[in-house]
Amino acid sequence: MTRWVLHVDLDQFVAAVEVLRRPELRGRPVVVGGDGDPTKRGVVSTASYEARERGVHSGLPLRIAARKCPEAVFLAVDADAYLAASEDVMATLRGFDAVVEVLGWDEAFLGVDTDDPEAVAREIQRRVLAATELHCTVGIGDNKLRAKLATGLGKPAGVFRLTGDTWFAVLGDRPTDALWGVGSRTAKKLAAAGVDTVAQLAAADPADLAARFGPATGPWLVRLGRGEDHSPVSDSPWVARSRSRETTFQQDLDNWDEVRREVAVLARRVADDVAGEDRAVVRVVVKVRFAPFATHTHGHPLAAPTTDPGAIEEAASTALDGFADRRPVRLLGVRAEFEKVEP
DNA sequence: TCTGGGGTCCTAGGACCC
DNA sequence: TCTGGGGTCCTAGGACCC
Repeated sequence: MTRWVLHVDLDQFVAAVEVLRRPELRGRPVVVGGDGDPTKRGVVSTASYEARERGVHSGLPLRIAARKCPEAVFLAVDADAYLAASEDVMATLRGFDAVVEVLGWDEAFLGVDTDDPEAVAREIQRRVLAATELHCTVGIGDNKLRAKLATGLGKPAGVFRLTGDTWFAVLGDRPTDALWGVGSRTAKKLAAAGVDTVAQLAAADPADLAARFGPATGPWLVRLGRGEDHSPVSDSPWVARSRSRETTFQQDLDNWDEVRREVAVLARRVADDVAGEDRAVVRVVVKVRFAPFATHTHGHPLAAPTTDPGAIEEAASTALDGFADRRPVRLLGVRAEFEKVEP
Protein backbone atom coordinates (compact mmCIF):
# COMPACT_ATOMS: atom_id res chain seq x y z
CA MET A 1 0.00 0.00 0.00
CA THR A 2 1.08 3.51 -0.78
CA ARG A 3 0.55 6.69 1.20
CA TRP A 4 -1.52 9.15 -0.82
CA VAL A 5 -2.73 12.67 -0.11
CA LEU A 6 -6.27 13.48 -1.24
CA HIS A 7 -7.42 17.09 -1.33
CA VAL A 8 -11.19 17.49 -1.15
CA ASP A 9 -12.66 20.81 -2.26
CA LEU A 10 -16.39 21.54 -2.38
CA ASP A 11 -17.57 23.03 -5.69
CA GLN A 12 -18.75 26.66 -5.40
CA PHE A 13 -19.48 25.78 -1.78
CA VAL A 14 -21.18 28.92 -0.46
CA ALA A 15 -23.35 29.39 -3.54
CA ALA A 16 -24.23 25.68 -3.52
CA VAL A 17 -25.41 25.85 0.11
CA GLU A 18 -27.63 28.83 -0.75
CA VAL A 19 -29.14 27.04 -3.76
CA LEU A 20 -29.90 24.00 -1.60
CA ARG A 21 -32.17 26.01 0.65
CA ARG A 22 -33.63 28.06 -2.21
CA PRO A 23 -34.08 25.56 -5.05
CA GLU A 24 -35.67 28.23 -7.26
CA LEU A 25 -32.16 29.74 -7.63
CA ARG A 26 -30.77 26.65 -9.37
CA GLY A 27 -29.38 27.52 -12.78
CA ARG A 28 -29.39 31.26 -12.09
CA PRO A 29 -26.34 33.44 -11.48
CA VAL A 30 -25.96 33.68 -7.69
CA VAL A 31 -23.51 36.04 -6.01
CA VAL A 32 -22.88 35.85 -2.26
CA GLY A 33 -21.05 38.71 -0.55
CA GLY A 34 -21.29 41.44 2.07
CA ASP A 35 -24.80 42.00 3.34
CA GLY A 36 -26.31 41.21 -0.05
CA ASP A 37 -26.65 44.84 -1.15
CA PRO A 38 -24.47 45.33 -4.24
CA THR A 39 -24.60 49.11 -3.94
CA LYS A 40 -22.57 48.96 -0.71
CA ARG A 41 -18.86 48.51 0.00
CA GLY A 42 -18.06 44.82 -0.12
CA VAL A 43 -16.66 42.04 -2.30
CA VAL A 44 -17.88 38.73 -3.72
CA SER A 45 -17.33 35.72 -1.44
CA THR A 46 -18.49 33.13 -3.94
CA ALA A 47 -20.17 33.25 -7.34
CA SER A 48 -22.09 30.35 -8.90
CA TYR A 49 -20.75 28.99 -12.19
CA GLU A 50 -23.55 30.86 -14.03
CA ALA A 51 -22.25 34.14 -12.53
CA ARG A 52 -18.62 33.21 -13.22
CA GLU A 53 -19.45 32.83 -16.90
CA ARG A 54 -20.32 36.54 -16.81
CA GLY A 55 -16.96 37.49 -15.29
CA VAL A 56 -17.95 37.58 -11.62
CA HIS A 57 -15.39 36.00 -9.27
CA SER A 58 -14.32 35.93 -5.62
CA GLY A 59 -12.83 39.20 -4.45
CA LEU A 60 -14.55 41.31 -7.09
CA PRO A 61 -16.17 44.46 -5.63
CA LEU A 62 -19.94 43.94 -5.37
CA ARG A 63 -20.65 47.17 -7.24
CA ILE A 64 -18.69 45.89 -10.22
CA ALA A 65 -20.34 42.47 -10.00
CA ALA A 66 -23.73 44.18 -10.22
CA ARG A 67 -22.64 46.03 -13.32
CA LYS A 68 -21.26 42.94 -15.01
CA CYS A 69 -24.22 40.77 -14.13
CA PRO A 70 -27.28 42.86 -13.21
CA GLU A 71 -29.62 39.85 -13.43
CA ALA A 72 -27.69 38.01 -10.68
CA VAL A 73 -29.31 37.21 -7.35
CA PHE A 74 -27.27 38.92 -4.61
CA LEU A 75 -27.28 37.26 -1.19
CA ALA A 76 -25.79 38.17 2.19
CA VAL A 77 -23.04 36.02 3.69
CA ASP A 78 -24.58 33.63 6.25
CA ALA A 79 -21.55 32.19 8.01
CA ASP A 80 -23.57 30.05 10.44
CA ALA A 81 -25.27 28.22 7.56
CA TYR A 82 -21.96 27.50 5.82
CA LEU A 83 -20.33 26.34 9.04
CA ALA A 84 -23.19 23.91 9.67
CA ALA A 85 -22.91 22.49 6.13
CA SER A 86 -19.13 22.34 6.50
CA GLU A 87 -19.38 20.34 9.71
CA ASP A 88 -21.59 17.77 7.93
CA VAL A 89 -19.00 17.45 5.17
CA MET A 90 -16.07 17.11 7.59
CA ALA A 91 -17.95 14.52 9.66
CA THR A 92 -18.44 12.51 6.47
CA LEU A 93 -14.72 12.74 5.66
CA ARG A 94 -13.81 11.60 9.17
CA GLY A 95 -15.80 8.44 8.46
CA PHE A 96 -12.93 7.32 6.22
CA ASP A 97 -9.89 5.44 7.46
CA ALA A 98 -7.68 8.50 7.01
CA VAL A 99 -5.96 11.39 8.72
CA VAL A 100 -8.19 14.42 8.07
CA GLU A 101 -6.77 17.96 8.10
CA VAL A 102 -9.43 20.66 7.71
CA LEU A 103 -8.28 23.75 5.79
CA GLY A 104 -11.36 25.95 5.92
CA TRP A 105 -15.11 25.73 5.41
CA ASP A 106 -14.84 23.85 2.14
CA GLU A 107 -11.47 22.10 1.98
CA ALA A 108 -9.63 19.24 3.63
CA PHE A 109 -6.60 17.02 3.12
CA LEU A 110 -6.90 13.28 3.72
CA GLY A 111 -3.83 11.11 4.25
CA VAL A 112 -4.80 7.65 3.01
CA ASP A 113 -2.99 4.33 2.65
CA THR A 114 -4.35 2.70 -0.50
CA ASP A 115 -3.39 1.15 -3.82
CA ASP A 116 -6.36 2.73 -5.59
CA PRO A 117 -6.66 6.42 -4.66
CA GLU A 118 -9.11 7.08 -7.50
CA ALA A 119 -11.53 4.59 -6.00
CA VAL A 120 -11.25 6.29 -2.61
CA ALA A 121 -11.77 9.67 -4.28
CA ARG A 122 -14.95 8.54 -5.97
CA GLU A 123 -16.21 7.01 -2.74
CA ILE A 124 -15.58 10.36 -1.01
CA GLN A 125 -17.59 12.17 -3.68
CA ARG A 126 -20.42 9.62 -3.39
CA ARG A 127 -20.66 9.80 0.41
CA VAL A 128 -20.39 13.62 0.57
CA LEU A 129 -23.13 13.95 -2.05
CA ALA A 130 -25.35 11.44 -0.23
CA ALA A 131 -24.90 13.16 3.12
CA THR A 132 -25.05 16.82 2.07
CA GLU A 133 -26.24 17.04 -1.59
CA LEU A 134 -22.98 18.89 -2.28
CA HIS A 135 -20.54 18.09 -5.07
CA CYS A 136 -16.79 18.12 -4.56
CA THR A 137 -13.60 17.73 -6.56
CA VAL A 138 -10.82 15.46 -5.32
CA GLY A 139 -7.15 16.03 -6.13
CA ILE A 140 -4.76 13.11 -5.66
CA GLY A 141 -1.09 13.71 -5.03
CA ASP A 142 2.08 12.24 -3.54
CA ASN A 143 2.19 15.28 -1.25
CA LYS A 144 -0.14 18.07 -0.11
CA LEU A 145 1.09 20.62 -2.63
CA ARG A 146 0.49 18.32 -5.60
CA ALA A 147 -2.89 17.16 -4.27
CA LYS A 148 -4.01 20.75 -3.80
CA LEU A 149 -2.99 21.73 -7.33
CA ALA A 150 -4.55 18.58 -8.76
CA THR A 151 -7.92 19.70 -7.44
CA GLY A 152 -7.87 22.82 -9.60
CA LEU A 153 -7.31 20.61 -12.64
CA GLY A 154 -10.23 18.33 -11.75
CA LYS A 155 -12.91 21.02 -11.29
CA PRO A 156 -15.81 20.68 -11.28
CA ALA A 157 -16.82 17.40 -9.64
CA GLY A 158 -13.84 15.52 -11.04
CA VAL A 159 -10.86 13.49 -9.85
CA PHE A 160 -7.30 14.35 -10.94
CA ARG A 161 -3.95 12.80 -10.05
CA LEU A 162 -0.70 14.80 -10.00
CA THR A 163 2.64 13.28 -8.91
CA GLY A 164 6.35 13.86 -9.31
CA ASP A 165 6.19 11.83 -12.55
CA THR A 166 3.62 14.11 -14.20
CA TRP A 167 4.47 17.42 -12.47
CA PHE A 168 6.41 19.08 -15.29
CA ALA A 169 4.27 17.67 -18.10
CA VAL A 170 1.17 19.11 -16.48
CA LEU A 171 2.46 22.35 -14.92
CA GLY A 172 5.91 23.06 -16.36
CA ASP A 173 4.74 25.64 -18.91
CA ARG A 174 2.18 27.29 -16.62
CA PRO A 175 2.89 30.74 -15.12
CA THR A 176 4.38 30.75 -11.63
CA ASP A 177 1.20 32.10 -10.04
CA ALA A 178 -0.46 28.77 -10.81
CA LEU A 179 1.42 27.57 -7.71
CA TRP A 180 -0.15 27.55 -4.24
CA GLY A 181 1.69 30.34 -2.44
CA VAL A 182 2.71 32.45 -5.44
CA GLY A 183 0.41 35.41 -5.93
CA SER A 184 0.50 38.28 -8.37
CA ARG A 185 3.18 40.24 -6.49
CA THR A 186 5.65 37.37 -6.32
CA ALA A 187 4.90 36.36 -9.92
CA LYS A 188 5.72 39.87 -11.09
CA LYS A 189 8.94 39.94 -9.06
CA LEU A 190 9.93 36.53 -10.44
CA ALA A 191 9.23 37.72 -13.98
CA ALA A 192 11.60 40.63 -13.37
CA ALA A 193 14.25 38.03 -12.51
CA GLY A 194 13.57 36.21 -15.79
CA VAL A 195 11.43 33.47 -14.24
CA ASP A 196 8.04 33.15 -15.94
CA THR A 197 7.09 29.48 -15.74
CA VAL A 198 6.98 26.70 -13.18
CA ALA A 199 9.78 24.85 -15.01
CA GLN A 200 11.98 27.95 -14.97
CA LEU A 201 11.34 28.39 -11.25
CA ALA A 202 12.34 24.78 -10.64
CA ALA A 203 15.63 25.40 -12.44
CA ALA A 204 16.37 28.70 -10.68
CA ASP A 205 19.33 29.12 -8.33
CA PRO A 206 18.13 29.02 -4.68
CA ALA A 207 20.93 31.39 -3.62
CA ASP A 208 19.93 33.90 -6.28
CA LEU A 209 16.29 33.83 -5.16
CA ALA A 210 17.38 34.01 -1.51
CA ALA A 211 19.10 37.30 -2.30
CA ARG A 212 15.90 38.62 -3.89
CA PHE A 213 13.20 37.15 -1.65
CA GLY A 214 14.88 36.45 1.65
CA PRO A 215 16.73 33.47 3.17
CA ALA A 216 13.69 31.26 3.72
CA THR A 217 11.36 32.38 0.95
CA GLY A 218 13.88 32.14 -1.92
CA PRO A 219 14.79 28.46 -1.55
CA TRP A 220 11.16 27.64 -0.71
CA LEU A 221 10.05 29.11 -4.05
CA VAL A 222 12.43 26.80 -5.91
CA ARG A 223 11.06 23.79 -4.02
CA LEU A 224 7.57 24.98 -4.90
CA GLY A 225 8.52 25.04 -8.59
CA ARG A 226 9.60 21.42 -8.28
CA GLY A 227 6.43 20.39 -6.49
CA GLU A 228 8.41 19.42 -3.41
CA ASP A 229 6.56 19.42 -0.09
CA HIS A 230 7.27 17.29 2.95
CA SER A 231 4.69 18.78 5.30
CA PRO A 232 2.60 16.05 6.92
CA VAL A 233 -1.17 15.77 6.82
CA SER A 234 -1.99 16.60 10.43
CA ASP A 235 -5.22 16.26 12.38
CA SER A 236 -3.94 17.99 15.51
CA PRO A 237 -6.42 20.63 16.66
CA TRP A 238 -5.98 24.18 15.47
CA VAL A 239 -4.38 26.60 17.92
CA ALA A 240 -5.10 30.20 16.96
CA ARG A 241 -2.22 32.69 17.17
CA SER A 242 -4.55 35.68 17.20
CA ARG A 243 -8.16 36.82 17.11
CA SER A 244 -9.26 39.94 15.29
CA ARG A 245 -12.24 42.03 14.28
CA GLU A 246 -12.37 44.69 11.62
CA THR A 247 -14.97 46.91 9.97
CA THR A 248 -15.07 48.81 6.73
CA PHE A 249 -17.34 51.81 7.14
CA GLN A 250 -19.88 52.64 4.47
CA GLN A 251 -18.83 56.27 4.84
CA ASP A 252 -15.29 57.24 5.77
CA LEU A 253 -14.82 58.44 9.34
CA ASP A 254 -13.29 61.89 9.49
CA ASN A 255 -13.89 62.62 13.17
CA TRP A 256 -11.14 61.20 15.36
CA ASP A 257 -13.39 61.02 18.43
CA GLU A 258 -15.59 58.70 16.42
CA VAL A 259 -12.54 56.69 15.36
CA ARG A 260 -11.60 56.28 19.02
CA ARG A 261 -15.13 55.13 19.93
CA GLU A 262 -15.17 52.59 17.09
CA VAL A 263 -11.80 51.18 18.15
CA ALA A 264 -13.24 50.70 21.66
CA VAL A 265 -16.25 48.84 20.17
CA LEU A 266 -13.95 46.53 18.19
CA ALA A 267 -11.69 45.99 21.22
CA ARG A 268 -14.69 44.87 23.28
CA ARG A 269 -15.78 42.46 20.53
CA VAL A 270 -12.28 40.98 20.45
CA ALA A 271 -12.31 40.74 24.25
CA ASP A 272 -15.63 38.85 24.00
CA ASP A 273 -14.12 36.45 21.47
CA VAL A 274 -11.06 35.92 23.63
CA ALA A 275 -13.01 35.45 26.87
CA GLY A 276 -13.86 31.88 25.85
CA GLU A 277 -10.21 30.94 25.29
CA ASP A 278 -7.97 29.59 27.99
CA ARG A 279 -4.99 31.54 26.65
CA ALA A 280 -3.95 35.05 27.57
CA VAL A 281 -3.38 37.99 25.26
CA VAL A 282 0.09 39.57 25.22
CA ARG A 283 -0.29 42.28 22.57
CA VAL A 284 -3.03 44.30 20.89
CA VAL A 285 -2.67 45.71 17.38
CA VAL A 286 -4.83 48.40 15.79
CA LYS A 287 -5.18 48.59 12.02
CA VAL A 288 -6.19 51.76 10.20
CA ARG A 289 -6.98 51.90 6.49
CA PHE A 290 -7.13 55.50 5.34
CA ALA A 291 -9.46 56.63 2.58
CA PRO A 292 -7.14 55.99 -0.37
CA PHE A 293 -6.61 52.42 0.88
CA ALA A 294 -3.23 52.94 2.55
CA THR A 295 -3.12 50.56 5.51
CA HIS A 296 -1.02 50.96 8.66
CA THR A 297 -0.77 49.16 12.00
CA HIS A 298 0.43 50.04 15.46
CA GLY A 299 0.62 47.68 18.42
CA HIS A 300 0.94 47.84 22.17
CA PRO A 301 2.09 45.07 24.51
CA LEU A 302 0.05 44.26 27.61
CA ALA A 303 1.81 44.80 30.94
CA ALA A 304 1.00 41.19 31.81
CA PRO A 305 -0.73 38.41 29.82
CA THR A 306 -4.48 38.65 30.40
CA THR A 307 -7.96 38.29 28.89
CA ASP A 308 -9.31 41.23 30.91
CA PRO A 309 -11.57 43.33 28.62
CA GLY A 310 -10.54 46.60 30.27
CA ALA A 311 -6.85 45.89 29.69
CA ILE A 312 -7.47 44.92 26.06
CA GLU A 313 -9.50 48.06 25.40
CA GLU A 314 -6.88 50.25 27.04
CA ALA A 315 -4.09 48.66 25.02
CA ALA A 316 -6.08 49.25 21.83
CA SER A 317 -6.51 52.90 22.78
CA THR A 318 -2.78 53.26 23.44
CA ALA A 319 -1.99 51.56 20.12
CA LEU A 320 -4.29 54.04 18.36
CA ASP A 321 -2.20 56.85 19.85
CA GLY A 322 0.62 55.59 17.63
CA PHE A 323 -1.17 57.10 14.63
CA ALA A 324 -0.19 60.71 14.11
CA ASP A 325 -2.19 61.00 10.89
CA ARG A 326 -5.80 62.24 11.08
CA ARG A 327 -6.92 61.61 7.50
CA PRO A 328 -10.37 60.09 6.80
CA VAL A 329 -10.58 56.42 7.78
CA ARG A 330 -12.37 53.71 5.80
CA LEU A 331 -11.46 50.67 7.93
CA LEU A 332 -10.56 49.99 11.55
CA GLY A 333 -9.37 46.69 12.99
CA VAL A 334 -8.28 45.36 16.37
CA ARG A 335 -6.25 42.17 16.77
CA ALA A 336 -5.33 40.37 19.98
CA GLU A 337 -2.19 38.22 19.88
CA PHE A 338 -1.93 35.24 22.22
CA GLU A 339 1.11 34.22 24.19
CA LYS A 340 3.06 31.56 22.38
CA VAL A 341 2.58 27.97 23.42
CA GLU A 342 5.57 25.68 23.25
CA PRO A 343 4.88 22.71 20.99
C1' DT B 1 -15.38 51.03 -10.43
C1' DC B 2 -13.16 50.21 -6.33
C1' DT B 3 -10.87 47.14 -3.49
C1' DG B 4 -14.53 42.29 2.96
C1' DG B 5 -13.15 39.81 6.96
C1' DG B 6 -10.39 36.51 9.33
C1' DG B 7 -6.25 34.48 9.49
C1' DT B 8 -0.85 32.94 8.81
C1' DC B 9 4.07 33.43 7.99
C1' DC B 10 8.29 35.92 6.57
C1' DT B 11 11.32 40.03 6.25
C1' DA B 12 14.00 44.03 7.45
C1' DG B 13 15.52 47.27 10.59
C1' DG B 14 16.39 49.00 15.12
C1' DA B 15 17.30 48.23 20.03
C1' DC B 16 19.83 45.94 23.20
C1' DC B 17 23.19 42.83 25.16
C1' DC B 18 27.61 40.39 25.69
C1' DT C 1 38.98 59.43 12.55
C1' DC C 2 37.20 55.40 13.30
C1' DT C 3 34.06 53.13 15.44
C1' DG C 4 33.99 44.18 16.03
C1' DG C 5 30.70 40.73 15.62
C1' DG C 6 27.20 37.99 17.07
C1' DG C 7 22.69 36.88 18.91
C1' DT C 8 17.90 37.87 20.25
C1' DC C 9 13.79 40.41 20.65
C1' DC C 10 10.40 43.60 19.01
C1' DT C 11 7.88 46.12 15.51
C1' DA C 12 5.64 47.36 11.11
C1' DG C 13 4.87 46.02 6.65
C1' DG C 14 4.20 42.77 2.87
C1' DA C 15 2.34 38.75 0.73
C1' DC C 16 -0.66 35.12 0.60
C1' DC C 17 -4.70 32.09 1.53
C1' DC C 18 -9.80 30.85 2.23
